[in-house]
Amino acid sequence: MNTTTTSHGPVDFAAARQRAARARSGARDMLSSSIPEICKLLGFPEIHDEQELKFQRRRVKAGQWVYATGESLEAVFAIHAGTLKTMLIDAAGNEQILGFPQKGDLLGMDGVFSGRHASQAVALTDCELVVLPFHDLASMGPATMALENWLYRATSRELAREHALVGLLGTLSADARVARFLVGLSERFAEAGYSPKAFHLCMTRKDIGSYLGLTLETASRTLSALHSAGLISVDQRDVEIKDIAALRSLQRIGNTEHGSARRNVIAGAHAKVAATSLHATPHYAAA
Amino acid sequence: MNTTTTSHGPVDFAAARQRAARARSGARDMLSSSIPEICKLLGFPEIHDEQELKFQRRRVKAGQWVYATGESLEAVFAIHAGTLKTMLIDAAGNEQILGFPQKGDLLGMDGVFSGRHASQAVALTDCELVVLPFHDLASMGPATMALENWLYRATSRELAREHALVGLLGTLSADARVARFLVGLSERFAEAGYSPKAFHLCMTRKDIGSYLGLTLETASRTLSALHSAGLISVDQRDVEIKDIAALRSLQRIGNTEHGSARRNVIAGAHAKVAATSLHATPHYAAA
DNA sequence: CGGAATATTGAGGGTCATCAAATGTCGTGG
DNA sequence: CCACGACATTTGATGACCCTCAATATTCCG
Repeated sequence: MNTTTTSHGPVDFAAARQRAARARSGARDMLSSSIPEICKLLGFPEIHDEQELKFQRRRVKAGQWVYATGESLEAVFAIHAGTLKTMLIDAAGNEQILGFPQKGDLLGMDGVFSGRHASQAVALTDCELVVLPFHDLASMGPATMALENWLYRATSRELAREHALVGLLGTLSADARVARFLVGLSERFAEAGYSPKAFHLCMTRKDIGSYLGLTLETASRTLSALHSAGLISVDQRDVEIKDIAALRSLQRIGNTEHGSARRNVIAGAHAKVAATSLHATPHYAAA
Repeated sequence: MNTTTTSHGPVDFAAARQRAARARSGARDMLSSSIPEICKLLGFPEIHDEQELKFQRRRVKAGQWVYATGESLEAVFAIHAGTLKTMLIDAAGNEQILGFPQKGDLLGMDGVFSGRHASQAVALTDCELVVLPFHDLASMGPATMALENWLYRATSRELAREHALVGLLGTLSADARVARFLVGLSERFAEAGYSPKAFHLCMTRKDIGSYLGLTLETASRTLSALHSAGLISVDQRDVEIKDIAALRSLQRIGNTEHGSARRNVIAGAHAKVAATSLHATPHYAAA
């Protein structure tokens, strides 16, 4: 069923992972971060720190949680390496994935108001987090006060991002959601200095589905469909993006469009696969 | 009650500035708020203000907008009276409603990071907003610095609320979404000192649908279904809640449950209407 | 009164959830 | 090393739920 996984673009995922591992271990001794380093990591303007304060790092192994809902908020975290997932767990035990924060993201700000964590954070890969003790920050000096201010501003950025997610869940079709997910991931990897074309999904289909408001089956099916359409190549969790432009055009097509409009997008962008467009539904052959 | 309908005329900035000028010059009408008043309004701990600073208010008529996406962020707003809607507008002109902020809510914090408004805010009723000039706040004195800090913390609260909305859109059935919407509205009205049992919807079915990730027809149908089921009474925009317990139980039933499970909830809570449960789909008669 | 916006209700079809089964992957222990 | 079980993924069949299109009713306002 699947076309050959990595035949077209010679992408060596194993090698990529090894490089990533070396990069991580190379930073093994850097168990603290200065304020300028943190600013660079989080995308803030540089703050000069005369005291040259250092913040500790915390390592979290894949599968471990960083904090759980309701826990007293002792600190927030700047992600220095690795990928996490944040989620809500309702009374029935159902998970709702809120996001997959990565390097350069801020973790835990949603609990600042109440003083207790409002969500749950679990490491999907081994992670390295910079611990920012929220209570003490304002009292440590002028540089930390400025940092605190920027942490707050970053919360505003998170809020804007969350708005985008709401828009995504509210109006887009399954194909558009998955396309947006992939494009977003690609951009995030590019920002973090990794390849935007080929990467490893460190989350399960279930997680992807929950994040996008879909079932795991639909997430899987849609990835397969994008594969057959030639826009991406998927083998388990390894993804290679083959046609980012087509993915981008898919992002905006909501399910409020006329029935098969979004199939036309695929067919138009990739005429060669028009006969078997998304989801192998050859209702018609686009001439 | 009131709600002069949304006549989406262009904003009269000149008039707004005139009103603001009046507020500055003469404090004889109730057009300003002290810091302790603002704290009480927003649910913050009281801040003592030796300078007894006053912040001007701004009146916005139903249908006018407060700010639009991309505008430079001059101030944020604390809602003193009235109801607004905040929304995103995508490239195709489609609206995505983000929320219906009311008395006690904070407006505009999503633009703080970038310095430009990330969304759009429109008054649904005549509103009275306290203008909090964000740039100058830190420099006006110790009390305003404390206030700024709490404004930031409130952003964290908004973030947590947004998370809840994501959960809502991701997994719940149309019935559950509308039920949650009504319960939330009821609680908000109770907090604001109004009746939690009977209230007026100041937004259209289209707005409700957009907010909940549904079409306006589905929103209308679901309200009608809740009416026939006896959980509420609806007449156009006037709503009376008749069985808040049943509504609460509906909130948690996602569309991931077995096909007709949520109908059982209705039937169970209101046996008398079991034969014609929600959406008049009498597939079976609950024993 | 009449036109525009809003709301209700109906019919029909598409998308995606559900149920089900097979395959692939990985860690553990025989 | 391979067998085994737990889990993740893929794929198929079915139909419920909700979106789309359409017509009508109601309200609001000039």
